[in-house]
Amino acid sequence: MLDVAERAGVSKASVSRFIGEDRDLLSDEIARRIEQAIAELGYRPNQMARGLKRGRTRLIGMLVADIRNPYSIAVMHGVETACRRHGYSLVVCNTDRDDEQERQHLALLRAYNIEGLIVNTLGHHRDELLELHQEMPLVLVDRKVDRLDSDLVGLDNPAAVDMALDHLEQRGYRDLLLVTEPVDGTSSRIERVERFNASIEQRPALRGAVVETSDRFAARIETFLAGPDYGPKALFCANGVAALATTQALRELGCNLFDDVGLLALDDLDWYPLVGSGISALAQPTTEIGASAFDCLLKRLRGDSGPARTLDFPARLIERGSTRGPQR
Amino acid sequence: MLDVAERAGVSKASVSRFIGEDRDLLSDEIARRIEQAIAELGYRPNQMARGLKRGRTRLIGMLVADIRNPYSIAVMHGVETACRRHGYSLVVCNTDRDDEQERQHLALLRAYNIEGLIVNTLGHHRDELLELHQEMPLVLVDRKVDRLDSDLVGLDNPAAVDMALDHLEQRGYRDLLLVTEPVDGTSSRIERVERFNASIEQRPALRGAVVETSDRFAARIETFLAGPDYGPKALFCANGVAALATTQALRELGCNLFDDVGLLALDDLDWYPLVGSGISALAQPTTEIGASAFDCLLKRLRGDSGPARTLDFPARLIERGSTRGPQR
DNA sequence: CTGTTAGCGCGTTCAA
DNA sequence: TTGAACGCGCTAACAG
Repeated sequence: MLDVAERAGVSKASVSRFIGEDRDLLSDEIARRIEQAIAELGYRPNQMARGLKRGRTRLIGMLVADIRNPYSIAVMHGVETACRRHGYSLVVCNTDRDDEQERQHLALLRAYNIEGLIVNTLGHHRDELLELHQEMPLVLVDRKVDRLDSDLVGLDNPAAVDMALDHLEQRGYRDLLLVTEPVDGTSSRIERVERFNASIEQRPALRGAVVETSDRFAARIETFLAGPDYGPKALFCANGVAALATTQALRELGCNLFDDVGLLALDDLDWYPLVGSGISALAQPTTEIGASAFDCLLKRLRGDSGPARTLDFPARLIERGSTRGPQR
Repeated sequence: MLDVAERAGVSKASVSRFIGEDRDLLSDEIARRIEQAIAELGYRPNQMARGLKRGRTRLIGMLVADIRNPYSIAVMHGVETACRRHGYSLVVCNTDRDDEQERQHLALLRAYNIEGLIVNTLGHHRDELLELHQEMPLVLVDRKVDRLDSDLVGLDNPAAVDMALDHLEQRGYRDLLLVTEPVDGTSSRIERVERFNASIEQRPALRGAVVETSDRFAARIETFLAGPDYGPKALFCANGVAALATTQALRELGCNLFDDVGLLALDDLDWYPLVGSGISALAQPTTEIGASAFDCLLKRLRGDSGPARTLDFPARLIERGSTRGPQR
C-alpha cells in the first residue's frame, strides 16, 4: 500500500479512500494516479487487515449438517450466489452431523470474524449459538433451534404435506406410509410427521403410519406392503435421503416400480425420473431459500432490528409415474 | 488478550506464547494462570490478527468448477476432513464453470491470505494461477492446467479406461460408444477419450466411437443403437453427469434397461443401483484423492520443494446389472 | 479535498 | 523465563 502511495505521490490514506467507499472524496487527478499505480504494481488490498481494522470482514459463515445431502448443496449454492452478488464471501463448515465438529466450527467461524451466520444443523450447542447471536445476525435454514429467537427460512412443511396427501388421495391411494429419517429432534422432520398424522385424522378415506429409515427398514416396508388391504398403498418419503433408502428397499423386495405401490418424495433429485416409471416429487425452491437466507442476514447487517421473521416457501408438485394411480 | 494478560498478572507476550507454539517456554505456574484466565474470560484469539502478523492464516483455498457435481463434493469432503485434522480450515469457491467468477475468486482467495490452493477447474487464468503459485503451494485435482508445473492428484485415467474396456469385452460387448461431456480442454476428459480410442485400436474384437452430451444427444444415441450390427452394444459414460444424461436418453428412446444395451459409468453415484437392473461403475477413491491433495499442500508448506508430483489413483470396478452381458 | 496520527489484535524482536 | 516496544496492512479521526 505504501508502494502504491509513493508511486502515486500521495499518502496511504488516499489510497485507502480509493479502495474503500470514500472514492468520491478524491479529486479526479489523484484518483487517476492511484488507479494507475495500483495497476502497475498489481496491488491487492489485504482483506485480513481491512477486516481487522474495520470489523467488517465481508465474510459470511454457513454451518451445514451434511454436505453430501443434495438439499444442503442446493441451498448453499443459492446462498453463495447471493453472497457474491453483494460482495460477500462464504465460508462453509460441514459438521458431518457431529456435535463436536459443530462446536469446533462455531469457534472457528467466530475466530475469523464472520459478520453473519447461516445455520443448517441440529444446533446442539445452543449456548454458543446464543452467544454468537449477540454479536452477529443469525439465520436458521430448514431447522429451528429451541429457544433461539432468530430468522428462519425454510419450507412450508404443513402445506407441503397437505399437498402430498391431496395428491395421493386424489390419485386413488388410501393406505399411506410416511418414511422419514430418524426424527431426532430435527424440527422440519417433526413438523412433517405431525402434520402427516394430523392431516390423516382429518381424512376419513385415508389410513396412515410412520416409519423411520433404520436397521430393519426393508422389513418394515415389507410388513406394510403385506399388511391387510385397506386400499391402494403409497409411500411418502419425507426427504431425498429417505427416498433413496425407500427405493433401495423396494428393489430388494422385488417390487415392480411403481405398479405395486405409489411413491411421492419431498425434494426433487436429478435421478428421480430414471427410476422405474419415475418418482413424483415435491420440489423445494432451494435457490430461493438460500438467497432469502442471505437476504435476511443482509437486512440485519444493515440495521433492521425488527422481530424475528419466518419465511416459509411453498413446495412444487412434479408428477411422474410413481403416483400415476394404483394399477388394478 | 490484554484482559487475559491482566487477569493472569502477566504480559500480552506471555499470553501470545501460550496460544502459539512457544508454550514450552512458559513456567508451569504462569501457563496455569493464563489457562485459567482464558477459560474464565472465554477468550478466543483473533485469527485475522494472527494471520496479519505471522502470515500464517491456517486457511486453505479450494477452487471448484461445479459444486453440484457429486465428484467435486466428494473430493471436497475429503479435503475438508484432512484440513481439519491438521488444524487448517477450508474456504471453498465455486466458479459455476464461469471464467469471470474464477478470476474473481482467485483474487478473493489471495486477498484473504490463504496458505495453499487446491484447484479443480479449467484454469483459464493461467497467469494468475502462475503468480499465485509463486506465493504459495498449489495442487491440481483431476484436471491439468497447461504449463503449470504443480502437483497433480487424480484418477489413473488410462488404467481406468482399460479396466472398463477389459470388463466390457469380457462380458461380451463388442460395439462401444464413449459418452463424455464436451471435452472442452478438460485434461481428464481428453485423457479418457484418447485412451479409449487408442485402446480400441489395440483390440481387434472391438469397435468404438465417441459422442459428447449436447443438443441432439438422444438422437446420437439412437443412431448408435440403430447402427449396423457389429455385435452387442454398450455405452461407456466418462463421468457421472454423462451417465445421468445417457440414462435419460435411453429412457426417452424406450430402451429396456439394460437388456438392449450395456452401460458402464465412471464415478459411482448412490442412485446407480436403482436404475433398471443397476448401473455398473468404476468408483473413484474420492476421499483419498481429497486427502492426498491436502497432503501435497502440507508437504510443500513444510518445506518440501522437490519436483512436482503426480498422484494417480486406481478406479474400482463395481459390477451391477448393466454389464451382465448381452441378452440374446 | 488531502495528509497526519493513532490504533485494530496479535507476534516478534530485544533486553532484562 | 518474562516483558516492553515495535510493526503487520489497513482505516478512522482529526487537522489543514
